[in-house]
Amino acid sequence: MNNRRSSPAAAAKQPTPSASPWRASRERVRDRELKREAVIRAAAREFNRRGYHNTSLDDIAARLEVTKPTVYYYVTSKEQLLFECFVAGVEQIRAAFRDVRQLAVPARERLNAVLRHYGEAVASEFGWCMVRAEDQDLSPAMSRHIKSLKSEIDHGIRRLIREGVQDGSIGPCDAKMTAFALAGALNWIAHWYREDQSLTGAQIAEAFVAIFEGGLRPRGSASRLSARERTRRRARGSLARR
Amino acid sequence: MNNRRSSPAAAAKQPTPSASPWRASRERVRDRELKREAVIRAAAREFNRRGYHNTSLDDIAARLEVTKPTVYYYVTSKEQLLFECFVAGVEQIRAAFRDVRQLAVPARERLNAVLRHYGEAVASEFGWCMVRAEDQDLSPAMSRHIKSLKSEIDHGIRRLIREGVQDGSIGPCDAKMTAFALAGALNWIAHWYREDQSLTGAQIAEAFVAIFEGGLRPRGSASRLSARERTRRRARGSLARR
DNA sequence: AGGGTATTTTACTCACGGGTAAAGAGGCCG
DNA sequence: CGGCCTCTTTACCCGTGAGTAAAATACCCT
Repeated sequence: MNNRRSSPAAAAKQPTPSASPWRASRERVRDRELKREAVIRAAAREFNRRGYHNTSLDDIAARLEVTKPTVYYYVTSKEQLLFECFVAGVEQIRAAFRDVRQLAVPARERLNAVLRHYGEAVASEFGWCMVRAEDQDLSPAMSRHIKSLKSEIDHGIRRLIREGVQDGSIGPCDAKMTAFALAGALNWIAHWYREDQSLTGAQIAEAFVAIFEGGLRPRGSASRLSARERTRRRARGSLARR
Repeated sequence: MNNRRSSPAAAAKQPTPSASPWRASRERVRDRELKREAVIRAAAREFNRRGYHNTSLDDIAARLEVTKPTVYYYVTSKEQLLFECFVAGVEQIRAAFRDVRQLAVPARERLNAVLRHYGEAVASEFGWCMVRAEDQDLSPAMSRHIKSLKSEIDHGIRRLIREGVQDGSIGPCDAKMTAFALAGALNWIAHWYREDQSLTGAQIAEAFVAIFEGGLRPRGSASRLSARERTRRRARGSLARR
């Protein structure tokens, strides 16, 4: 019961012993911020593991080896905690859009870069909060805020698609539907990534992009098998029935 | 307070007045089943609207204009309610797999047929329960059951993809990743369909299949614009900056 | 050294909602 | 008619978990 502190935050406290008198208070502020972030990350991880409603603030506090009111010292409500996790995840994606805006490459490549970061974000600890959290769990105000952020990203993707179609790097397609399909495939990572971490988020995004770009229909080499051959292989449960 | 019954179930009661003495009890059983289904559908709709945890059994009961214990007369727990909704949704997809097994067409077309039904199922009232319900909300036994059903579907899709690659109707690809991408895109429908019902589930699936099949890279006509042209259009935030 | 501030704890409150016991209401059948 | 089975209600119980008040501790600065 009394294996208290002696832990990370305390250890990282005296960087320069002989510092200005103001140093301490600055350290203090920085410390507070770090702790606040730790709270949010812990919440994200716990939400990710057990879902929002199955995670109590006591759980989160326990995970940090503190008590519930300590958590409330850093955030005002559980709802806000979820909100912050959401924003943390989304921010990664928004950053990707900003970065990519500089690049002087065809829109398809800019899109790919965004999607790679998107995949990383969804596979991150904040992925669950971004993707699986229900807006019904938040106050109308926060819910609206989140919806607008999501919408911003959606429209960002659509725009890149449209630009790609215009500059010829993407074949003609319905931007809205294509954006939904892309985002869906990537968002879904948050549902299965916990179970299967054999690839990083970026690698998964890469693989998905390859699938989307190439398309499933056999390319160029006009379908190695003839149409006749194709149907012969079937015609009533033949191979691979196991 | 007493605008009670006089409603659908009661109305549909005397089909053939002059029936066998046993008829009544059979009617009774049928009635009970209908009511049970109504309970499950109501639950699905409510879960869909407000999420599992934000829906109380009182809500569901109220929606049916009965009281909570009545609901408990038909199901044993809230958990079971969620489970049944899930199964109801998944069953549609399993049926699609069964149907399609008969068809003597290339695997790609069988896959498409499955995906169309898949999209319908996800856009149905049970879509939310299938896709967004968290297995942490269920007992380990039910959770395992659900996981196995999900896995069955996943592997069904993978198999169709592999068969497609073999019979040449699908270009070479990683079956697992492709299945994830397809399922993800379709599952995601459950997240946005509520807001935008301009298309049916089947139409969305159709559109997605077209995107996946064709691929985003410009086809055949070797990219209408030259590579030079492509980059010229960019090179620092030109058009469509709004 | 000691007042003051920042942080964390102990010890609560309280509403909500899942679940149940037991009493009615509505027939069906003898 | 009167007992019996089916279905529904009223009236509860009780655990859980969000959120808080107020005391305690740690830490800084003069």
